[in-house]
Amino acid sequence: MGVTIKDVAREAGVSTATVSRVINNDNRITPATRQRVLRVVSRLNYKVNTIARSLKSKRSLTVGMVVPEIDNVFFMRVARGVEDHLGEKGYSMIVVNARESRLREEGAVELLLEKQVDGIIVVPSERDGSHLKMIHDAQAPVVLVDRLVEGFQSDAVLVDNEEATFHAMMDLIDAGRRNFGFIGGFREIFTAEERYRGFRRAIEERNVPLNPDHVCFGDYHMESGYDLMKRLMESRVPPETLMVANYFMHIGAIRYLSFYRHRVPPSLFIATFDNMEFSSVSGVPGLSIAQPIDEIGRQAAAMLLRRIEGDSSEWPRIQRLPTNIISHDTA
Amino acid sequence: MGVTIKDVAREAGVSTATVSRVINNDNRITPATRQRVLRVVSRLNYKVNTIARSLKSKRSLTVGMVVPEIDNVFFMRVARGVEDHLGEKGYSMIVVNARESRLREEGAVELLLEKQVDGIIVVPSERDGSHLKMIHDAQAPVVLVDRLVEGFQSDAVLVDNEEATFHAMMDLIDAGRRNFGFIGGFREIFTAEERYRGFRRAIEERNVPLNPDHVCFGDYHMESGYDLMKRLMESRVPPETLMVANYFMHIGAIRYLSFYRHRVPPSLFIATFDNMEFSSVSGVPGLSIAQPIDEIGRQAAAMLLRRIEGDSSEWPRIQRLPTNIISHDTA
DNA sequence: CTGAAAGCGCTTACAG
DNA sequence: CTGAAAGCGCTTACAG
Repeated sequence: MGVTIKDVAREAGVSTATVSRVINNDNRITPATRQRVLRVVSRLNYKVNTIARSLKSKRSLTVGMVVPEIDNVFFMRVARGVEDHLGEKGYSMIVVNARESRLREEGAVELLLEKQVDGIIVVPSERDGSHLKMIHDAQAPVVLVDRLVEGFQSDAVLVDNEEATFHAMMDLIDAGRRNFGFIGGFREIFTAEERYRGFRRAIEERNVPLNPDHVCFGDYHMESGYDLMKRLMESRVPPETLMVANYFMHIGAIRYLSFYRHRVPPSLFIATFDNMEFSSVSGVPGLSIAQPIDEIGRQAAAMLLRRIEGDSSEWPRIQRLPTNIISHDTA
Repeated sequence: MGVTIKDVAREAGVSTATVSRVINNDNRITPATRQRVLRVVSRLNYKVNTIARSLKSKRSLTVGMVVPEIDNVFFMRVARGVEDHLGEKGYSMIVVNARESRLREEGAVELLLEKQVDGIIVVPSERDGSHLKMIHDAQAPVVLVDRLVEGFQSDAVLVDNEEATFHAMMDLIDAGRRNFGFIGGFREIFTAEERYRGFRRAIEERNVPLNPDHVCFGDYHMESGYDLMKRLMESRVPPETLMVANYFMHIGAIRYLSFYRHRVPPSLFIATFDNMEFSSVSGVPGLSIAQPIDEIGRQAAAMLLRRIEGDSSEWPRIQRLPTNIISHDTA
């Protein structure tokens, strides 16, 4: 590459210390010298080497983020929120894809630690989080997002999945809806379990009948949403009020509907967790329990930066953000 | 943080040079010393500081990627391809969001350069790319993805949008389809222009009549796909064979269909660029011109690493990957 | 096969 | 206000 602080110093006839001070906006520098140095900086097109800077300052101004899937809109929306906030504060972000494996998640964290990131945001891939302890060992701040984890204490930002689902269900029940069905995620997934509990609790609270065959679990991906929707819709008495536990299973369900609309009971109503592009295109009435996705990311970033800056109050702090209900009518 | 190569050296009774050689798998080290060092490494839980390593070795083993939107599935699929390949080769990736602005793209590149990335992959936000020259100035390899740019020469990986669209159109025309419509992207967007040209060329080649009101342009986002679809479907004689120029506009179009299915001519057929989750749920017959999205990412990464490793043959190399046609029937 | 030593490009007490 | 100098944690010729 090339031009270093030394070159600038020589050209400007000052010491490297002075150049360093100028580029770091140290205020006890004569306007005159500052001008001179800056001119040379731009003439030589000098760019600071942040690697060298980090080695000295022990701060990389970089934050790591580990996600279970990198091409998942939900996680990337969170990442956008994170990046927005970090960008405002002069930090940047390394994203690593754990590909839904605890082992790769561990490798990702190790990599980030070796890269000397100042802190780590992780959306855990699996329920167990004991491997995350190495982040604490490295004394690096960490914030969990979307999911909590067993065997590992940490700050976290997420929503109250159980309460949100519970309240949506109560409203539906109290509005007179019956014949419920549930398309959930594997209960090993933290949010899937919470959402299922909310569903269940409302059913029990109001003592509403529930056909056990109408409760089924998939893997949070589109295909299983399709398959389970198919199974439910093709059962002898299909459910009429469906709670679908996440966005991707919901789009799988919509996909089924788009092919087999004639099989669908006219009274069908679909409630779903998450509200994104496709949440409203099912063509059947429904509602979405919307998470403040961007805000989750921003809050996680904000909390992490506070920890990085040394704030250690109220640890661990679990922040539950509010959801809200969006209803989808059809034309 | 803590334990450095010095601590390991002291504990193991060797020099730091030896420790360095062990952790870098230098082969001229006695198995005995190697063992001893390794034991101390794991006992002290030593982790290499890659910042220090990079400063010395002048290689960060990190690649930067600049995308126009970070929560865009298409770009993130490309990113997944990139990351997959990089991961295999021991590299990691910093993703920066240019938020569709040339200015922020420039800032992103500058940031990456300051972070001493070994190379940069950019999906350009805008048509002009003169600001990218600073990558060449910094002697860093760069690969463009998905779009070419004016005023900047570079390796690139993309598909032949014009040819792909042209051939799909020719097939449709030759299969007897008529009454065409086109929902395109702003022609300032590289791919939008190419796709429009392919459409146009087929129409002219076969001398097929085309109602100019049936050709319209939006911004590649869902909302404009919805709006344009609405406009077309509500025109006096709606088109019956539609070419939609990208995925997001297509989902906007599908959205319109899901609300106003009764307005849709029964003979409607929709061809679209890209094939992702939702490309097949329109409920009307159609086809997708599928780009090998992951492969685009992998190839871009591979080309970049080759350049990083010093291969400078056939520069600039524009690699056009093949597309293929997927047809969507309805049930 | 191993070590002493220089140096990567910065920052920052410490002096003055 | 500015500079000389040490040092961040590594790697790597150069010796031996």
